[in-house]
Amino acid sequence: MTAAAPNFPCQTCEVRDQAICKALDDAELRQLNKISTAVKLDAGGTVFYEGDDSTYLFNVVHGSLRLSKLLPDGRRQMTGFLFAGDFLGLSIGGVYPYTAEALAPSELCRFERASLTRMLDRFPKLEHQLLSLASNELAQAQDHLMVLRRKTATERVATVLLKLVDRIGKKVNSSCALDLPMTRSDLADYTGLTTETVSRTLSQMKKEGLIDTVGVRGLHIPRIEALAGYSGGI
Amino acid sequence: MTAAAPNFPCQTCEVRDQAICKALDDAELRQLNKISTAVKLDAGGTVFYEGDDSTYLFNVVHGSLRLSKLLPDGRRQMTGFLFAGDFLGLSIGGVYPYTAEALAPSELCRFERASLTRMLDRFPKLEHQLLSLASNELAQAQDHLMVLRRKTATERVATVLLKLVDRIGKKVNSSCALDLPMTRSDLADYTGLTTETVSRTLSQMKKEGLIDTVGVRGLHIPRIEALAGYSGGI
DNA sequence: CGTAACTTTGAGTAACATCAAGTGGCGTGG
DNA sequence: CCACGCCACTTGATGTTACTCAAAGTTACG
Repeated sequence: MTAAAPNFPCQTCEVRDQAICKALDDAELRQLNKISTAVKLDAGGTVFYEGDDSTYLFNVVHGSLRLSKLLPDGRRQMTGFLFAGDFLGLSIGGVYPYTAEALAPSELCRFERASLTRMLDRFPKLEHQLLSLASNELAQAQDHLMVLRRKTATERVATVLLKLVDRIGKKVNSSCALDLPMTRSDLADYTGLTTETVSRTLSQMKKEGLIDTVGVRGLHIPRIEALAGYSGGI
Repeated sequence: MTAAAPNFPCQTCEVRDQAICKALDDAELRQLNKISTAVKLDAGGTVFYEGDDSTYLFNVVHGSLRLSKLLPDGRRQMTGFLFAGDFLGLSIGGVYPYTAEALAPSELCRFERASLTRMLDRFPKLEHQLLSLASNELAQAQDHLMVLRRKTATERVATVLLKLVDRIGKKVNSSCALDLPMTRSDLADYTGLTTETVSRTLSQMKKEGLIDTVGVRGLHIPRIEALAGYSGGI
């Protein structure tokens, strides 16, 4: 937070080496810094709604978000969870294709679309980076398709747990501690199941010794490979 | 196929104004032409397999493709159908994330990845175009998520039919003729149903006067809005 | 400490899958 | 030209998974 001289906020950012910024050197980062604004959100806060004009793009600096879409009749499908380092806001036809909300208190780095577009012209590396991010997001969405339709309830829950372990788990050898930032209902909307089925599935996994619960949000996975054996691959 | 002078193949391409090429003017297109190769495929032919090194990128000039992924145990999920003007080959980690096969005799325009990347550096417009294509593909994948998990069998089938009408239907006012390039089994893999359920659903729709069949592959939809009413939105 | 939101558990059911015939179209070879 | 066989498709009977509805148990928080 030192104001003057050669230092500037982006330089000390905790996701400096994960987010799109990693494509840039310090001098370039300084330029990017000028067009970015820090945004803080409480748990449950909305970043933007599906259908809003996509005026801004964001980087997740800290915390966790959920992305979801609604059918006209109110049915909800989550399309993803986002954590530190993730990018969001790519749009189609100028509007956001999903709603983004904070699951926990979060901090985002906000760019005005127009300004960022100008940056893209100046730093092609940044556009390359964005393209590869988009490709990645696409691959994730397609993997998720598999989860949603070609897997049983147990496989779906195992799959999402493994994904969360990767992003926010604290691994020790092959065991892992996990602090879920989302509700059972979020997990249900993500896996395409109901809260009841998610709950039943977790209970069953607990009974079989695949997982241990610590309160409602805490999770301990004694042997990750064992859980992976139930995930049906991918 | 005139070799010399101001003419060149790309100029007369049937998808000149739909594919990524539309970002380029004639002079630039001439450059792109130099790195592109025409590829013809028979029905059932494979463009590439999931996991192959992604050496090439493609534009669909003519025909129809199906994209699919496999789970380790052999379960298959289609991630999309592609038609004239569509782009394919964006990869993650250097390998194709899905298998692409021709449903009908098709013609593709092939670019070597390395050459295309060099073109991207020279024509930023092209990279913009690619990014927006990727965003689009992403949005489609996310829409498909909704179809797969939050919809009933009837809604799923109605949704895919409407999508096909948009891409390859011959509309006359609010009625439409459709020549399906894919089998029931492809539709099943795409909607996450079984062939039997797809077949039953189509029979039911026929009984209710929502559709008419002309042989097995031919379809006539007397009132598109009526079908749309069964699609559950999106 | 009480209320509201979330979670778990149970019983019954609906929707779709699975298994099993049977039909129809099309190309091949006699 | 017809018979045969193959493949895709259709239809029916049965089975299973996860949903729905209902209620009780927990947790978070004012």
